[in-house]
Amino acid sequence: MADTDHALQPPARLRELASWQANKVSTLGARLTAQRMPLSARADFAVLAALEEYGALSQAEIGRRLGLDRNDVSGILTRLEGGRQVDRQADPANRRRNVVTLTAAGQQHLEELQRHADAVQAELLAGLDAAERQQLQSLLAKLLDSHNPQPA
Amino acid sequence: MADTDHALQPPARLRELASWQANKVSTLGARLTAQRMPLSARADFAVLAALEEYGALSQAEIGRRLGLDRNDVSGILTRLEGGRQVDRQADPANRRRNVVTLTAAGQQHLEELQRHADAVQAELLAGLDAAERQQLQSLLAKLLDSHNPQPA
DNA sequence: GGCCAACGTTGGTTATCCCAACATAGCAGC
DNA sequence: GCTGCTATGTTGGGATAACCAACGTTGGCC
Repeated sequence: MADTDHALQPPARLRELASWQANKVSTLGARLTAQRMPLSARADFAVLAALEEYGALSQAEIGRRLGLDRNDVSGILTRLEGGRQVDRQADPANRRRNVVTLTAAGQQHLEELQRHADAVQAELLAGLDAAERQQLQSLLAKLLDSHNPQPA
Repeated sequence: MADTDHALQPPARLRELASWQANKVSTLGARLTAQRMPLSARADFAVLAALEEYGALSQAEIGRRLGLDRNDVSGILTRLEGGRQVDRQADPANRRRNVVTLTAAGQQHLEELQRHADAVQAELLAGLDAAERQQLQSLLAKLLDSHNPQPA
């Protein structure tokens, strides 16, 4: 009912804040995601996707590409390594670093997670038409690019 | 340097996900906010703003308007009540409910938090021009409106 | 009066983001 | 070669938000 829809509106001071709006969209995305897979799989997906696109990476570089704290990267890789989805080895050329690579099982899991991600995206953006989706994502990308990620 | 800027790009599979983009924008907003005030003040701001705009509200209604879990609302109000920024009393008409009202100190704190929020917003959106900001917020609002908040 | 729903509280978990400190390794400058 | 600095990864932790379950009280309906 229109009346009840209106009654539940947040205050204008919040509606005008892009950070609040983005947070709510993010929370919606998380809620839709949780219906399909454990929430921790989002971090897994990010790491697996980076390895697929860029090939072997150091942990530090994974962190820089994904905007993640390096000890969070360490924990994510421990989990993925335990599930045989990545392999990590000390870099012989520079023993401060680990080289992380995607395994075949990891690639398969990435494809499965991508299907979930696509379903979430479709449901999340269902209220926008194709041009609006394109425009929203383009503006979000522009905003993010204007704040370059800092190395961890 | 352009070369290093390009090198730090996240993978395409992430860049295409609006929920990932929204999460990153939200995290940026949090980071900028943390430079100005404790992060918990964001929740305070939301509650104070709702009370200012809609007058006395029950805890349940605060939760519905802000998309918050009702035991999180309880905790936030405990903190605000302790700081004398809100007042809460059992509703004589329906003793299942508390009626929550904004105090003068709460109104003052709201104004102070609004100044911080404005500064964060300006910095967050600095990379977009006025038309782009308007458009981004309009699209985010449309997306959010298409997913009506569920009562807690 | 029994049942169901609403409201608020208490007690908790999970995930993300962030900070600090430490050990090891690599490199440049002297 | 020694020193100082930076890079990398790990261990250990805290803060915040979002979420879940159970309980007690209250109100309304049949």
